[in-house]
Amino acid sequence: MQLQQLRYFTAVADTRHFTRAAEREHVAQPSLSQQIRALERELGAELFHRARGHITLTDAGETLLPLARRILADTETARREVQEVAQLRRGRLRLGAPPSLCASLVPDVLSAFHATYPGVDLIVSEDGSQDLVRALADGELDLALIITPLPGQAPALATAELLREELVVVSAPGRPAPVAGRRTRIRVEDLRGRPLAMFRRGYDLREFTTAACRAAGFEPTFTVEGGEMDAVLGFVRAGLGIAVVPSMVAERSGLRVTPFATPGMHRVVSVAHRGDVSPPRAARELDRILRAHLADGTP
Amino acid sequence: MQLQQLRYFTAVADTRHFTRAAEREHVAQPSLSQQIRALERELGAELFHRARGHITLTDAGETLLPLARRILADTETARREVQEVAQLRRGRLRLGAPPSLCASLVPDVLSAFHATYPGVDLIVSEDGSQDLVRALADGELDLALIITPLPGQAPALATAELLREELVVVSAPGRPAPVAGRRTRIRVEDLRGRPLAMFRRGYDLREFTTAACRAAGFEPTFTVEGGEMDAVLGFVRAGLGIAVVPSMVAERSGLRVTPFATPGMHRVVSVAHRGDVSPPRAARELDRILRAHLADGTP
DNA sequence: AGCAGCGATAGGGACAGCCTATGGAGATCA
DNA sequence: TGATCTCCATAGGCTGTCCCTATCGCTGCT
Repeated sequence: MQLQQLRYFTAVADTRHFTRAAEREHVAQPSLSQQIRALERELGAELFHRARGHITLTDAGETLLPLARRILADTETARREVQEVAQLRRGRLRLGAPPSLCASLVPDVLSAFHATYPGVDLIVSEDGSQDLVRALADGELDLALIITPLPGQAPALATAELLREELVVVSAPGRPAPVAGRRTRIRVEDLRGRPLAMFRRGYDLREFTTAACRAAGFEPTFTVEGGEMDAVLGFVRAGLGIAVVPSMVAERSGLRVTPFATPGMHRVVSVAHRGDVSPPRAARELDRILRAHLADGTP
Repeated sequence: MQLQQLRYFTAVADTRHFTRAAEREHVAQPSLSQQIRALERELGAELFHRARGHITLTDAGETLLPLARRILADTETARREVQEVAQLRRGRLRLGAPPSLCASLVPDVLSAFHATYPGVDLIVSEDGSQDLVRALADGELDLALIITPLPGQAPALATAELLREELVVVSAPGRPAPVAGRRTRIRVEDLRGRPLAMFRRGYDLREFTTAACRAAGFEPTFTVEGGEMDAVLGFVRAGLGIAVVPSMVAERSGLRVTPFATPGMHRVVSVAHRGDVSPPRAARELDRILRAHLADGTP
């Protein structure tokens, strides 16, 4: 049994005419007759009463017709659905990103992606890089933005550097600046003993900041800790302390921004996906939009 | 898109292995790879992530899989259903017959048919020959038993003589015999003035009997008329009159049977179906059983 | 009787699908 | 590190199948 044969069969059933059915199917009449014969032979039953000028379905033909129609309709559906998914008219994209990026880069990029591919469902997992890496490896995510380098060895991931993010100190505008005198830049050592508003455990920024302080020989001082990005910015705004955040976040916070002294503080954001399989088209497309967005917004 | 390709596709999806899928489908591995490639090319989307030793479905593949399974299942269903209908394991047979035959021959034959083909639904239309002929031509019946010759010209029917039925007179056992003296046979003329129990209009027997009386030069006398076969036999049993019925019916009625004098009264029963199309297999099979039953029961 | 319409049949050509042989990239192990 | 194995992709040849044109046979109409 072949789909072509079912198509010919329904054409004859519709037109009640071999010649006209052949025309409809853009095939010579003998070819169509032959295929119908082949189908009948395979099924072991005549499908049509071949009376002169009066082709009608046999019992077997009547039985086959609805199933043939359904099968053909399903093939059309299959073709369409696959192409819709392939062309990103439908689908799903599971993106992981650390909270700091979810508060800055991610919304803009996802907005652009959604404008281009409104049929694709977007699912964002906001988590620390290590958890994101695990989720990627477990197939729970299609793509993740992570902070590199990772402490341990990544389990079969493909990562590509995306951007170098500058870290800055934010403080409340009405309060004394975090550095005295004419200086407009801060050093890590200046954080010693300064009250910091700190993110909850799991934030890459928390690990990064404490690691930097320890490298400078002291343990950072927290006045309040445990909140998400917005909460920490709120703490700073309320004068509870200062905080180290990416410049991208700092710029849109409305807080006083103090960059670090040369060479500054940086962290590298990379795009990661499973290394053993190529990511879904939606993921590749998001990656493209990400890079376009960065190339466009930062020159 | 071809059914074979969908089969190969599901085989790979099931086994997550091209080589093993090829074995399962009894085909060389390159042939299967080629067909998958062809399917992917036609759909414009990769269906599998081809990672070493780790074949997984892409989004497009995940989308296609359930539809492919359904299509393949439908083809199997189609194959099975058509063959069941063709082999009379299922189906429908619409038989028309005049009431006199429905009271005698038809139940036995349908019983035999049903014993052989229990899956075939039997639908009986009990009606006069002329109505049956019309129903046949309109495609409402597959097969009909009719009394021949028909008065008018049959509209494109194929008829084949089935049996010659002898007509006899039935009367109530406790009543005087319809013929006096030593005679055991009756003539049509003897019906003149005799009270007859007569069938409702539409019965072939009614037309046949009145026609015979008229041919003998008199109009028959009805004491009661209008019932079906059983009712008429009941009237006779109750002594309301005598009746002309086929011998086959008379024999099982328990009434006194008086045959007609030589050459007797006969009518011819034929099997009819549409002449422009061959009847369904169920109808041909019933015809066979009919003839077998008659050859078996009357020697 | 002749003609037109329609489906079946015959015969030949092109192409598709299948085969075997082989290539090439990882994984495994000595 | 090199040898081997596994597994999928590619190449080339062959066969079967599908489609084509030409034609036949039958039926119904003029």
